[in-house]
Amino acid sequence: MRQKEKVTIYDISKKLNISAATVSRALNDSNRVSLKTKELVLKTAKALNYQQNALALALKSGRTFNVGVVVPYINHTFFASVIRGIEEELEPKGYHVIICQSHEDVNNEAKQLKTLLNTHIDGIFISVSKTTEDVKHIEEVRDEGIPLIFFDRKKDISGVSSVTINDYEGAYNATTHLIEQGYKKIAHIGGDHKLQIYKHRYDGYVAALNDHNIAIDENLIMQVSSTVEAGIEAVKLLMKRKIAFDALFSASDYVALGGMRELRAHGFKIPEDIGVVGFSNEPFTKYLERPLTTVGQTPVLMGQIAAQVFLEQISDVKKNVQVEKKVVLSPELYTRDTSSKKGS
Amino acid sequence: MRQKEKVTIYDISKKLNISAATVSRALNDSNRVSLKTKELVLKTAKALNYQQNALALALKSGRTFNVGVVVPYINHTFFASVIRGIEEELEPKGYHVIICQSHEDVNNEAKQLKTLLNTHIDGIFISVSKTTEDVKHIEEVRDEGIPLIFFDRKKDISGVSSVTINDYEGAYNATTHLIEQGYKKIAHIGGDHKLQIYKHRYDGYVAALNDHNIAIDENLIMQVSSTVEAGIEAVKLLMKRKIAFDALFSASDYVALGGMRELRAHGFKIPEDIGVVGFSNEPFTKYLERPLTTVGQTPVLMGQIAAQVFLEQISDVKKNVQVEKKVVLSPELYTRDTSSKKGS
DNA sequence: TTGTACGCGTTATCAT
DNA sequence: ATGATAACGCGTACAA
Repeated sequence: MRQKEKVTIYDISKKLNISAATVSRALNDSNRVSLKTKELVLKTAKALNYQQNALALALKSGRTFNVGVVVPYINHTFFASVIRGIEEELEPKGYHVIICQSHEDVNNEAKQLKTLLNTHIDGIFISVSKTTEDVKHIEEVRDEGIPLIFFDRKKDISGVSSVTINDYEGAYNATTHLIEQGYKKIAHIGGDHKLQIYKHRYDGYVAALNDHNIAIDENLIMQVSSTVEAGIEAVKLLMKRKIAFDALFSASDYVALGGMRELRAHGFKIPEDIGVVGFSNEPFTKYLERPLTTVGQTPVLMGQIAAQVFLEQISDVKKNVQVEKKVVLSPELYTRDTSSKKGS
Repeated sequence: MRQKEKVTIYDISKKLNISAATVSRALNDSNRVSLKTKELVLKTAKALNYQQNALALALKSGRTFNVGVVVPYINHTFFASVIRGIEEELEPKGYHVIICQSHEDVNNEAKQLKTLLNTHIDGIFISVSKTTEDVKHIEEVRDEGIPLIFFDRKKDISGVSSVTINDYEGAYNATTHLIEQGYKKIAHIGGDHKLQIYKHRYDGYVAALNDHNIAIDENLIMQVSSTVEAGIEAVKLLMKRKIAFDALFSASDYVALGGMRELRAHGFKIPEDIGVVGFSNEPFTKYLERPLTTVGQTPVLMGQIAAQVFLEQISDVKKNVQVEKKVVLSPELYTRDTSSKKGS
């Protein structure tokens, strides 16, 4: 089956014996067309089922009304929710969201950015991959003059806006909560400090211990990737070190899940023997046999705000001002079963 | 900051004092250009950092090398994995994947399809929403001559290819497994039969019971949505009916998770008192305190095959043949803790 | 082998 | 208020 041939403004102009220019003006609701012809054009456009050719418009105007979002993985609830927030905010304005995955690989990330630029998107939202150290590919986007917004995982690049959450605060509150519950020796399985979010969570953890006069034990601190398997391995290693601890603050719900599994395998009861707090409030955490205490991040809101920043930015571009806006959201601790020392 | 101005084939042509046409031919490796000028063009193109304008090309050729994927939700591991499979297969061929969510809403689905058509994609992959009954919007895509491929959740529409898994077989095997483990009274919390997958899973469940001479009890069969909350509610209802059962086959891992939670709340032990089998092999199922027996679906493979079907299809279009290919994959049962009557 | 000219569908500019 | 024309960047049929 061959493509159905599209109707253009020329078809309308021929039918009405007017010029294509007039049709264009009428369709764009210009005030330089008589009301009569305007109505006529609109009517026949509808009758012929006219659809504006977005490609031609984009070629002409330079705007595609597409924006790109680059995330490590789309199947993480957190990222999916941020995307949802962006969509909610931008769809009413006529924008379409193109979603790309970096799979935590810088090369992939660079490639996706290149493809997006080539697709002539109007803006890019990005949460950088774990392996992103060199940021040349990101600066290139900025230098092209494409509005660029970091969310959650950012790099410090001048001229780029960002929307993040206060990871420090989230970690501080989570750790303090464990201390207040009576746990004394708190391990921290975090993520790679190359990502600011994990560094900040580590800092929050350390600050909370300091503020409560608890000594930091480097043997109880690890950096692993955000997977269930990594959580299992981390606890195995902790066990091998034979350094007792009675609580675990993880920078990832997945790691916490794996960690709890391994702790139970060693005969520990949660939360009686060992308290556990995760990070992200992934949906499954709420429905575990022992619901997991975790730090929630309002990802939908993050997406909405990122989108708003984008919209501001493109209006600023017109004014030839360059802004660099930094929004930081507050996290919230969800206190559930795994962190109350006396059991629940 | 204003957009950096792009270099075009005209810039190259001016620099080399040749026509733009020759540049175009050289860049497209036509054999109607001398080797010398070809090399020259390629060199200066690289020097000027020339990037082909995808928009202009698309306007001219009618092909964008973009394909659209419409799924209910991107944060379901199953759909995310299918998308991964499509990407893997299509990216090497130069295609870019645009991901859309219907949020299980037919109107949204129709809107997304319309937007995709307007973006001039080269093909569409779709897993229909739960609320999709009227398929006019899908037939419209087909009638536009855009290659269209269903995956997992399909509708019977002539001229549309599909890649699905054998849900009947998966359910039959899961139910048979429970029977062989010694469970006698097996409840089934399925999904809305408007979706073929859930109807087929129901059919497989019924067939397995029949083949083992177990009577069907309609009171033990429900249709709910695929969420943890729905699983909780469903088991609550089952309890209220006061009809004993010793196993639960759910058409969704999320429902199984909620169901188990509620069963435990009523004092039942899993799997000793009640055996449970889910469907989809979501990642979390493996790491629960009691790992969940579930039916796995090879979603990445499904995506790869769907992409291959698409590639075949576009080559067939050239030959003006219309094909309708139906691929059915086999599911696999992952036997874990929640279905062994004696405990593990 | 290379150049000229046109068209893809739209909007903006300049006339009328 | 409307029309003619150029331009966005590219590929290609036709001419040279």
